[in-house]
Amino acid sequence: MPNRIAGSLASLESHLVGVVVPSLSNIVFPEVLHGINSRLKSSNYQSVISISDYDLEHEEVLVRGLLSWKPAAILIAGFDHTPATSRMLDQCGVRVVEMMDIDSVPIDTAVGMSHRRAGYATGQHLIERGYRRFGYVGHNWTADRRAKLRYDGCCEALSNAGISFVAHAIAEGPSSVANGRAQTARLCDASAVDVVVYSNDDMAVGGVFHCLSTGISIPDQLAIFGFNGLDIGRELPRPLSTVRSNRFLIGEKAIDAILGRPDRPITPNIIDTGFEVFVGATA
Amino acid sequence: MPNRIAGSLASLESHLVGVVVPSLSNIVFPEVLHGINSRLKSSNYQSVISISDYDLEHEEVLVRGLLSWKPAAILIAGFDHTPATSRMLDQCGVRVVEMMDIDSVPIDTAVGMSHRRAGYATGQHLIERGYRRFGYVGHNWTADRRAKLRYDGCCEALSNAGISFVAHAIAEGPSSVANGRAQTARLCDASAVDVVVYSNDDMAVGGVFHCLSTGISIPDQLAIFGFNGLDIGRELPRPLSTVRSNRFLIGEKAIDAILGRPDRPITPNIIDTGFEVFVGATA
DNA sequence: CTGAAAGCGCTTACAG
DNA sequence: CTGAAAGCGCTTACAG
Repeated sequence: MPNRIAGSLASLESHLVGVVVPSLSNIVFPEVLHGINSRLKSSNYQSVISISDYDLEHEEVLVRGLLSWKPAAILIAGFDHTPATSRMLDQCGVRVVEMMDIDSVPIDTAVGMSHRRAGYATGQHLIERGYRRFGYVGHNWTADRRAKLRYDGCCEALSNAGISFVAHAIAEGPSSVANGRAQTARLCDASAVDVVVYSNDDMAVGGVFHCLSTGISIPDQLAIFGFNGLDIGRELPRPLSTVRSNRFLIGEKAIDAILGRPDRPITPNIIDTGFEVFVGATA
Repeated sequence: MPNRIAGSLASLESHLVGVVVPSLSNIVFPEVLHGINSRLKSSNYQSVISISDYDLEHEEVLVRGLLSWKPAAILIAGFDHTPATSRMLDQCGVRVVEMMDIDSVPIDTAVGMSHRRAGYATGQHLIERGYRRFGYVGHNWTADRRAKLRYDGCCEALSNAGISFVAHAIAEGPSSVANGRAQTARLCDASAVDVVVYSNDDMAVGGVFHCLSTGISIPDQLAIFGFNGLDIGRELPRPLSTVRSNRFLIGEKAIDAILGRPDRPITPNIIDTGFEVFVGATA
């Protein structure tokens, strides 16, 4: 059995790809990792996965730790980093892919979708379907900039139609089915809306469960719209109306962008993996 | 910024912990990884996660790859390995923790719960609650030995009460909400049962969705019992009756078993993280 | 084409 | 206590 530590030191190539994601509890990140792994399987590269727990200070420690292994690349979720993390990523010279989001200018390469445009598409789609009294149920944006971008995009679409959200219910913690259910209950108690736009599918499934429990008819009494296109949404009694993001594809494209390309592109490279409105039956 | 590759070669200590899990799609494995990471956070060890995709041949490649980085330990899910994998793990000398399951004799240390006993507890609990006509809805056992162990344990409990499963519906693929829903439909078409024992919560949630769609009343017309105690089950209109396994604890205990202990125990060490019947409202 | 030597960037044990 | 040297196990460039 060879010793790759010695091999890497001698050849100055570690064949390691460092990956930093905020969580594995939100199923979108395991899906991205799955895409990464499927592309890496046939290569002689190996991913080293680190979890930041949505903590940018901890992310800094993780990035420093990964860089000390001289990886071929760092794949990191999002654009939100501490100044020190950004500086390290910028100056280390290794390839850097910022994943999920293409709404900012990347250090090297971004692979993902425009969450702003997805939010806009959501608003536009629901207006076309005749909804006018919009509610929003979300989770804490400080750890999830992309949810904020979608909200902003949706507001823009509503604004173009001369309307705006009439009610909000925002959970303090992260997105979850439990938070979606609780905040839907709060929103329904406080205001009358036709349709609720959720920060993501987990929250929206919570909304569906609230309606099933309390006998609110979907979509006649309340329409529900999510984001992500998770498997669970398709299996609900009525398929969840949502926007599909292509998480597996993001992982694949991130690897394609760096494999066999040791040098950064001259100008930042942006790879759009797109999204798609899934009409479903809840809105 | 130091070079840890050179450092590891010089000190002959990599401070790496290799982790092999079959999947990240089944949320139980991310939860175990979360436990591992939470314990590793304050140490100077770093986990290197590999995904086998339920493919034992690929697992062998992964274990060989991890071992070539001279890790302090290998944490691997389950006891099912190719002979070559088992030989490598046995002879490499590094600490080895087999996770999830304690129903076999480990190479070094096992951390997990007895799935056989959990299955037995399920059968016993449902018999005590008066159920007599049992159905089973499951997924492919070849990649999930632990589901088979639970089934066997449940059969034993039924047998002790003089009964047995009257109907089975087994999906060909892995466990999922979609497969649970489809197999529940098949089973309900074919036979009349009081209660269905599911191979896990994902499958059971599919069963709940089938009942919600077709108007079958839970638990009066059909009782549903899962396994794992996932968050989603607790948020259903009626909380899912299930057995809670402690995935986060498994990850934590796996790290506790190896951190600061470079030598294997003289006799195999078994750490039982236990389980707990959650009565819920679906059975 | 083959084989011995140099060197990767650190840690460690040891001479001063 | 300090600092130069040896050595970790490979790869690579080069002498023969």
